Amino acid sequence: MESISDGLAGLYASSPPTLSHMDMARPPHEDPQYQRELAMRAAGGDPAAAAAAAAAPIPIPGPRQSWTTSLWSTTGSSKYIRLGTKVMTTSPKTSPHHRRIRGDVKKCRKVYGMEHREQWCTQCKWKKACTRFAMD
DNA sequence: GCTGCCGGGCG
DNA sequence: CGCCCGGCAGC
Ligand SMILES: [Zn+2]
Repeated sequence: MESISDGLAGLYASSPPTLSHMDMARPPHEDPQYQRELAMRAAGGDPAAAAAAAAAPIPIPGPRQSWTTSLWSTTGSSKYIRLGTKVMTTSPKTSPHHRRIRGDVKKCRKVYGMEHREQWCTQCKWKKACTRFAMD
């Protein structure tokens, strides 16, 4: 509840002087919410807010961005190049199935609800790894 | 039981 | 390529 606001405010308030992060991870990135945000933003009204809330009772947290800090920048040792034969030490068995530990049990599905499936993130719609609440 | 996700299938 | 479900694992 306030933790988010507080955390965000604190983050912005204590924003370091020089810090730019412009790299992204591998998962796709899209924010269909922008449309929603814009739509609800355009409304700008009390009754409008209520209506918007009715349509989407979720305030929406934000896109994503967690990577604490990758410290694999220094010690830039050269990398090895692998080519030719491939490595297959382990058996050719398929993956042991799911392996992702659950961190936050609050994704588009539970947050929005089955009745608002259209509002879920694309990945969630396809029953894939959520990209909006992603928690890499 | 539900959610969340991978693997797999279809246009 | 986008779209979706079966089925499993974790809670
Ligand atoms: Zn999602």
